[in-house]
Amino acid sequence: MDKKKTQSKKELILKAAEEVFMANGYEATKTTQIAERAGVTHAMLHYYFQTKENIFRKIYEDKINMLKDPIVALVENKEMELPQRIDTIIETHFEFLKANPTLPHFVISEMNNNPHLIETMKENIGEVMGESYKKLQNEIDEYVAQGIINPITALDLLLDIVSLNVSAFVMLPIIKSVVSDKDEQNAILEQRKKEIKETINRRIIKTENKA
Amino acid sequence: MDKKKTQSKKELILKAAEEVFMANGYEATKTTQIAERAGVTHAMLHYYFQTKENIFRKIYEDKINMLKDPIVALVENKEMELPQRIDTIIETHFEFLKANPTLPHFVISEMNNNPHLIETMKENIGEVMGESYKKLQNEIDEYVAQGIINPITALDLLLDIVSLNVSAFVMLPIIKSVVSDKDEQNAILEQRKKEIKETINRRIIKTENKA
DNA sequence: GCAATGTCTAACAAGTTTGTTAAACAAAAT
DNA sequence: ATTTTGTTTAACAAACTTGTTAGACATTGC
Repeated sequence: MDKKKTQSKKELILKAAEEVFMANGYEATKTTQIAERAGVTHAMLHYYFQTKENIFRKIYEDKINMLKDPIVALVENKEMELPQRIDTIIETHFEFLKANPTLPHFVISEMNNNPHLIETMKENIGEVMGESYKKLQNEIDEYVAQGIINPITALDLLLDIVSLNVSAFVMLPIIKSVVSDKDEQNAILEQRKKEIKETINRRIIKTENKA
Repeated sequence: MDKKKTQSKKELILKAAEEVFMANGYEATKTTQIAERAGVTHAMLHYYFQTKENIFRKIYEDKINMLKDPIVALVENKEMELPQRIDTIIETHFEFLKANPTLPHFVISEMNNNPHLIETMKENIGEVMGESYKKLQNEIDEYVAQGIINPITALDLLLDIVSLNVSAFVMLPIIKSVVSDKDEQNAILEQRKKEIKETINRRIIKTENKA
C-alpha cells in the first residue's frame, strides 16, 4: 500500500474536520460537510474514525494541548525579572491567540456544551498547570516580600491576563463587523495589547517603584 | 377562547425555548426538545412561531436588550465621582452577570456562529451605546485634565471591565468542575469581583492620588 | 343556536444525518 | 501466483428533524 497516499487521506479528513469544527462547533458540523471539504466520500471518515465524536475528540485534544505550551513558557526563562517576564508572557500569549484566533471561542464553547470535555482538559494539562502555578506563586511572594510588586495570587494574575487577552479575540467578530479594513483591525488589536500590558503592569508594580 | 390558557401555552413554549437555547445554543437545540420541555406537541410551536429561527430570534432579541440597561446606567447617576462610579459599574455589571450567568456565552457563541446576528445587536442597542460612549469619554477627559485619573480611552476602559467581568462567568464551568461546593464557588466569584475592582482602580487612579 | 375563528392533535412527508455493508480495487506477504 | 490485508466506493437503512395538513375541539360573536 502507498503510505503517503493513505496518510494524506486521513490527514485530509483531519484537516477538513479541524477547519469545520473550529469554524462551526460540534453540533453545527455535519460529517458529510467534512467529507466534502476533504474530497472523500463520507463513508471514509467512518472507516478511519468510526464516529463523529471520535474525529472531534482528536481535534479537541490537539487544540487543548496547544494551550499548554505558552503557559509552561511562563515559569521557565528565569533570565528576566518577574515584572518584565510577565510583560513577555502577555506578549507571547497574545501573539499565540493572534495565530489561533478561533481557538478560545472553540474551547470555551465546547466546554460549555459538553462539561465532560473539561475532564479531558484537566487530564491533558492539569499536572503541568499545577506545577507552573506553584512556582509562579512562590516567585510572586518573593517579589512581594522585597516590596517590588503588590500582593496578588497567581490565580488572579493569570485569570486577569487570560481574561483580557482572550476577550480581545472572542470579541473580534464584533470589531470586524464595525471596521472592515484589515490594517485597521490589526491596529485595534495592537492597541488592546498595549492597553492590557499597561493594565497588568499597573496592577502589579508598586506605585513607589514607578516613574 | 381562554386568553390565560393561550398565553400560558405560548409562554410555556417561550420559557422552554429560552432554557434550552441558553443551555445548548441554536444548533444543538431541537424543536422537539423544546416542545417536550414545554409539555406540548411540537406542531404547537410551529403553529405559534412557524419556524425554529423565529423562536430563536425572539429569545435572542430579548437577551440582547437585557445587555443595554446596565450599560446605560453607566453614564446616568452623575451624583458620584467618576472613579467611585466606575467601581459601582463593575459591581452592577458583575451582579447582572451573576443573575444571568449563561448570557455572555450564549450571546458570544451565537454571534460567532451567525455573524448576521451582530447586525441585530447593533440595531437594538447601537445608538444607545454610541451616546453613552461619547458622554463617558468626555467625562474621562475632564478628570484626566484635572490630573485625577490616568489617560485612557472610554473604549479601552469598557473593554477592560467587560472582559474581566464576562470572563469570570465564561470560565465558571471550569471552576465548577474543580470545586463542587456552592459556597466555595461563590467565594471564588466574590474574590474575582474584588480583584477586578482592584485592577481597574489601579489602572485609572493616578498614583500620586493614592494612599 | 350556529357560524366564524382560534387552538390543538395525530399523522404524515421530505430532507438530512449518522452509520453500515457488500463488493470492488490495491498492495503486501508468503 | 495467490492469499491476506488494507483502502475505497456506492448503495442502503434507520433515526431524527423540521415543517405541513386535515380535521377535532373549544370559544366567541351574533
